[in-house]
Amino acid sequence: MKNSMDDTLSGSTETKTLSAELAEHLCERIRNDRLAPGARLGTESDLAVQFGVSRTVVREAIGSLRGLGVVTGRQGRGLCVAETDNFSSVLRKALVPQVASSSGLHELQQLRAVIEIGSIALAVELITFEEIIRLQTIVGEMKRVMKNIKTDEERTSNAYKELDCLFHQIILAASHGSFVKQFHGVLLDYFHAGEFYNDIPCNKCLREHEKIANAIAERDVDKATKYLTEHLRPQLKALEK
Amino acid sequence: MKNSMDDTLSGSTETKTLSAELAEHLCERIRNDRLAPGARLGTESDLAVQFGVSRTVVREAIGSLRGLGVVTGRQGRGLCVAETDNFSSVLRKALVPQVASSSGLHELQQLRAVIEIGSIALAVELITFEEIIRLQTIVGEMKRVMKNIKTDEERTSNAYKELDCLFHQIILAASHGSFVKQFHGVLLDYFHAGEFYNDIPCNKCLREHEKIANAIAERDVDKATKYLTEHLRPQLKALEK
DNA sequence: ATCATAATTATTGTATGATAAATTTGGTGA
DNA sequence: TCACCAAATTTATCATACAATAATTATGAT
Repeated sequence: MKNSMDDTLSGSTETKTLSAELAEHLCERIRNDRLAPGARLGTESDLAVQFGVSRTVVREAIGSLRGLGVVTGRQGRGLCVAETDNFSSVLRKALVPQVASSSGLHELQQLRAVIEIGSIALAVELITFEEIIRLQTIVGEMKRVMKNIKTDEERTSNAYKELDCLFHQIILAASHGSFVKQFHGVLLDYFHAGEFYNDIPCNKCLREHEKIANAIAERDVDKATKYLTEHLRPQLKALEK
Repeated sequence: MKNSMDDTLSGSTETKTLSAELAEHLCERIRNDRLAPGARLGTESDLAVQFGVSRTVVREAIGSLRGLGVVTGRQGRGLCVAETDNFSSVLRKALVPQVASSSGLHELQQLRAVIEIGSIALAVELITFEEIIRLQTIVGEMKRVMKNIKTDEERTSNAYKELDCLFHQIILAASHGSFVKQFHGVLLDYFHAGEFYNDIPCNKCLREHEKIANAIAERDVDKATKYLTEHLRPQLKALEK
């Protein structure tokens, strides 16, 4: 416990607030000391005296880190490093300001497309027979839905979008990276909820989905990559001007 | 202003704390109302009376959102939706618990590889001549550094790692997606700082870099994708068992 | 002695009030 | 109109108190 703990937080830039500085400091400590999830961080009062600030400041810093999914604390227990679950909810919040602007939305779309294209090789390799069947079932459903497009525009469009999301999610899930999958899930969520990009149900898209599904079924990495890249081309493209 | 503002936050689950609930609520409001960065959110006192809680709770909620880069506030001004810059620092913090476990580190590596592979097509298309020159310069530097590997193991390894990061960063930068680039930057940072994966300076890696750089210089998307995928193969691979 | 239960303590969650510092706003004079 | 000063806002921090909940200890029965 001889940790030279008279850090008065006067180390670095003075511009920021005490709480922000403390949050930064605690984050660095966790990172440098390689504190694993579950590791104790002492109590709020401890930290308050250690850093020579009031408990208010400590609580604000901790609140910030709590929001970031870095620490948790329960009454009577004290503080500890948070588990790595529910990263999704953190990311979902952190992206909120991004989706306000059209350029931000485009950036997210681009990231989503990049992640899916980057995963396709692995997905083709690891995908199971069941998942292949599901992909083809979805394509079949899409065809069926497309027929009703004139009679019930609205619902058809929603159903199609739903299927579209499911299609891409299955591909990502097949790549067996829980983090990659979570990440993609959040992005797809925004993609689905917001009206920012309408992959309008059209025969062209349908054919593309079909070709992708078939390429995956044949476990042909090159073809799958090629067709997927084509399919995601409009989202991948850099922001013009 | 007829916003039916007697939200007493008693809407949903009662398990969470008031501050967490309020943070969630505010986040949703920003998202649903499409509030752009810079939009005013009123003062802490306003929110306190609106939601029927003390200013303490409001400050804690705001502190959390501030940490997530969703809102900012300055003395005398009030609160507003945050700008979308410095997303990097948010992500950097949010990933801290992830890097504590080896599985988490692997997941991050995987995500990084996925992003780079997903970006390579775009990068090849958009990369400038200057950037191509820089890539080739880096490969040349790597060759030079490799010769000293026996005389000064430690420093050689660091220099090589530095060059390796730079190499990959240039590729990402060429894809012209600021979000994608920022994202990759943070991941590469962890990749670089942590000792979790040593791309040991070896002739095999060097050749791979060279082949990638040449393929990019020739603007051959397929070859570049192929060589890059090979190069990142060990990091891309799913966690065994 | 052991185990279940009650009492106590530790710790976070919330509230209130006060002061300091930074920013905006409004006014006043040249 | 412009520069400058004063007042009002508003966040940042502090101190204190109390409630709620989890952990720890003490107690008592068997």
